[in-house]
Amino acid sequence: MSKSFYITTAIDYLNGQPHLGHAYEKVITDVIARAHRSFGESVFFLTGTDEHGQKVQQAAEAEGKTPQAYCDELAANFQALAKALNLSNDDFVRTTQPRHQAVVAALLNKLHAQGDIYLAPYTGWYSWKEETFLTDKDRLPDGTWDPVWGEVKALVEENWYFRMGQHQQWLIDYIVANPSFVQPDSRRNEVLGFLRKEKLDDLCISRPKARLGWGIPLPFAPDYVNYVWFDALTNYFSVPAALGDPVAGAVLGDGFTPTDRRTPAPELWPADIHVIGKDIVKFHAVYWPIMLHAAGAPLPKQVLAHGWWQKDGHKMSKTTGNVVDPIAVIDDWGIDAFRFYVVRELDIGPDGNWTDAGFAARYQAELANGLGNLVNRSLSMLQRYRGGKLSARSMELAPDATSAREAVEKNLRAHHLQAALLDIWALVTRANQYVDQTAPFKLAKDPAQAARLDEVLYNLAEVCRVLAVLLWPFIPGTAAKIYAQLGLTGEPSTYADAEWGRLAEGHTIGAPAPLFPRRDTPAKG
RNA sequence: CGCGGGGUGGAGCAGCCCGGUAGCUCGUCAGGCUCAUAACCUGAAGGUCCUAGGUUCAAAUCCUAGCCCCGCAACCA
Repeated sequence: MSKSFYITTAIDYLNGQPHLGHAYEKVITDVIARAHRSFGESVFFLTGTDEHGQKVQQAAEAEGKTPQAYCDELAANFQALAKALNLSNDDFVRTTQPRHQAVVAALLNKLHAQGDIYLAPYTGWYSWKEETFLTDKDRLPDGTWDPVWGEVKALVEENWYFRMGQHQQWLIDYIVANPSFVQPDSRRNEVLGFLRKEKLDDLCISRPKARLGWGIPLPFAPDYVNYVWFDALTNYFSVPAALGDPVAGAVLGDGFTPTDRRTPAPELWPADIHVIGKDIVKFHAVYWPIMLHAAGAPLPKQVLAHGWWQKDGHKMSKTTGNVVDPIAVIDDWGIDAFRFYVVRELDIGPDGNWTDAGFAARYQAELANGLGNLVNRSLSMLQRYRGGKLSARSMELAPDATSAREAVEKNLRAHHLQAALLDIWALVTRANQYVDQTAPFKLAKDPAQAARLDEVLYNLAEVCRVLAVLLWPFIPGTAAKIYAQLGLTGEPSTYADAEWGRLAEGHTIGAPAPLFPRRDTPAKG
């Protein structure tokens, strides 16, 4: 067995319901994962939830629940989202799972034994009411504390620190030497700028249990729990380790026993891509590589940061109510319309703008009138004129299909998902032009043109088949429908099948049906 | 001097990294077709590619300065 292509999303913090940002990140990750599967690679796609910390504990208390019960309910929503998005994830990690906690403990133990973790006093301003430390940035302009904090007093607290600062120059050198480690380049520049300008402090990784109970206990200091990023970031590593990954296992040493071993154990580490939002670039491009470097683990090959969505040109906010509920959109328009829109509208990197009118326009123009109508008219003519049976073969559209196939593959490998969709739609347009130019509906009226009609119908059916293969990473449900309407068994999930000419002479297709019904009532809002 | 993103025909975007006919969707106008989900195809009008300099044979694309808009620092990807 050889190493799999291992790709992850960020894990979602359980302090609210899933929203568009969560859904977007998962969809683009799924498209990349499916693309690599389609190329014939073994792929492991991980997503999950981040469940520890003060906010979860407080939210659970506010609802009168145990933190675990609270997390179980919310995590179920995120798992339901993954299903609704038709994700091809191979696992779903929750940081409250014992298999994850065991790896976090093992990693902390190793770093502690090496002397990379030390105890030191922390002095700060503490709000007893909100049970949190404040910094000078939390002060009001006049220097006083906002009354919401209640009584604020200086407090000294011992905590555990991870020796991060000493690796600053190493990390700068690493990022300079590996330009693809942080992508896109604008984010890479941001990280380098930060690293060169600011001094990197050691990272506080603990909270006293007396103050925060909801976390993974430090194995060498049971009065403390691990705090925040150390726990969360480790999920990418803990799942491979728990499943028996040999590289991860070697890092943790002989004392570690995988608690969720699969047979055969998948070979996952190092991860190929961490897909994340632009807000957490620093944690993934600074903290995480230093943690791994200190532990002697290979680094992930790439941190790929995407932008944020706005709604109608404004920041989405629960308070103003201009939010997009992905589940509601999926219920209304279907999962493939949702997947298509977010990938087509926004390339990975920049910020995007969701508009309901834009969604409806793309649905109508590109999915219904473009792709859907092409497949429907093509298969309807074959059904009507030839009883659904292919009576010839032809290479006429092969050059167009081949150049599309090559362009799409190139863009998929570079994670240019939006560009890949444009390539696919160029083929859709070409095929619609072909119908007009060859006019099979006229050929059908002239018995002398029967052979020509057979050729044209073959080209149309075959281009639909190729399109199904190219579309599969993006809109797998629709791709499968096209295959089914073509009377093909199996899934269009193998990129090599996009080669021209796989439909056999004599093959009989199934019944055509609209893929994306027109919606003549414009969406409100 | 906090950090970042953006300013391309009426609207929304791609192109910028690797300079060389300004492309896509919608909208408008005219024509064609009738297989198809009143879908499809063709053509036209419409752009000082924010501004000013610079580099170059050549700049939307590279460099410099400036103007404007928007995010982040506050539950959120």
